[in-house]
Amino acid sequence: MSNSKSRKIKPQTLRGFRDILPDQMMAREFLIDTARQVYRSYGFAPIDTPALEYAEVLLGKGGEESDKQVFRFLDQGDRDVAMRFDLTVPLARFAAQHIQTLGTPFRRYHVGPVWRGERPARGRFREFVQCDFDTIGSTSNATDIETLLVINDLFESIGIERFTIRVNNRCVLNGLLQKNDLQNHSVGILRALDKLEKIGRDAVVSEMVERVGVSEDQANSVLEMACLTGSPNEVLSSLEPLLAGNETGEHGLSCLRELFGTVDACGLPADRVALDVSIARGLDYYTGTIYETFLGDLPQIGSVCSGGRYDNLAELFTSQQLPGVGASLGVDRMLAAMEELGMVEQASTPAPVLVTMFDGGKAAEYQAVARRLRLAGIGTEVFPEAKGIGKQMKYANRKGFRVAIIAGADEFENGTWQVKGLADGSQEQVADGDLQSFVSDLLQ
RNA sequence: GUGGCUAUAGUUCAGUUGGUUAGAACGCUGGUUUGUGGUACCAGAGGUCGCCGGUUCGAAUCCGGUUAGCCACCCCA
Repeated sequence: MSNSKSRKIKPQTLRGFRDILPDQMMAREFLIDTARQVYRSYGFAPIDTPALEYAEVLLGKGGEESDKQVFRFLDQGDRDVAMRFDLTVPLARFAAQHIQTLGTPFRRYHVGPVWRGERPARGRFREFVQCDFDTIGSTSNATDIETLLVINDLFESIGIERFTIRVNNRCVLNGLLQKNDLQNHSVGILRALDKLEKIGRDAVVSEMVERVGVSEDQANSVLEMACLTGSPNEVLSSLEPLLAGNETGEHGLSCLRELFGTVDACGLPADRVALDVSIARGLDYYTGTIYETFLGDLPQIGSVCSGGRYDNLAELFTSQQLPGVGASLGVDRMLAAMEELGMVEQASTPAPVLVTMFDGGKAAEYQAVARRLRLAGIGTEVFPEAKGIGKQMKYANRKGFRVAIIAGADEFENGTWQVKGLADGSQEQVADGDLQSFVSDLLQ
């Protein structure tokens, strides 16, 4: 071992990778637990896949840009391997490999870290957690609608009161493009359109003209339709004549009509789900419904849950047609938002009760009483040292314990416990037999 | 990957035109005669000023490189 004078290794994490401290990790676990509960309530089942895949499985799926961001190396057996950069491509491989066993429709959720070697920025890291759910093997619009309902329930369960799910359908966009003879420029136009909110209408028009190479008239007519505002039904009605006779566009419209009809029938608040013809999502593989979720109190942080429908997830792995629809909760971005909204408790302890060690000779009794409380379902920590009771109370306060239990010679003599509520300073002497129920009531 | 900004204690920051032992607040540890936290008072620990090199009698301060972080672009969660 090195002595104290030797040069120490500098404790540091890799660029874009970070440690997560308890306060933040507890919020993160809450978020993920909530997502799990909601996904499971709809019948989505958990899966996992390896962090490392053959490079050929992962590469070439998201264009040149994302290939550059993949962490890739030769393993000890000289295999060309790569770390997954999302959960969707591994799902494609997984589905192609196992769909015969699983059958369709197959609903799965998947929570796990992914890695991208891109330049870190605010809310953007080289290692981050995705929390995906998808339904594979059904083209029914019912699964699109259910995806929307899952997103809604997810944010309600997290405790967000004001949020909007913006919905669009690529078929509507593609219909508009076809009617304007622009289908060959769809990728560039959709990408430009996606920036509407951020850079403004004029900038989008000039990007379409300069970078995509369409005429100014064409660009303007796309934007005219993309900028329609009003209630979903109003927008749908305005779109109808613009898409008349175009099969793709009309299909998109009817899917959206059904979706908003279900939103009504399910009694979601009127402003909860919006139809926004301008959202396109950058990813090329979406082919139908598209979702983005914005927080009412923090819209500028961007979409915290996005997704959509894709026609053929696994075409690179199998000739079996596997359509799907799903979305992904942005755990890290959501966490950043929750911090800004004051939803992350500081200095919180996972256990609400602290048993102080007043008399070091009674350590066994303290452990025994803590165990009784735990068996009653009450998280309980025992202070490990018989320090001054003031110190222990200070610790209890700092860590956010809600109840402290204190017992010294007097209490042991008459078989009682001092139970103190940290919030209001109230303290009561409780008989040994009543302890569990008393503490449990106090924590209600 | 491109452009710009930044780097001093655990955290947020001061630090004069380069000049002795680098400061504050908060946090942390201990104490204010050892059975009670949030407030007050006292004390302590903690920094080779991101790292490497250069200029200089002398560098936290000026210059170069490097690493890391922030902002914008690109892309996305």
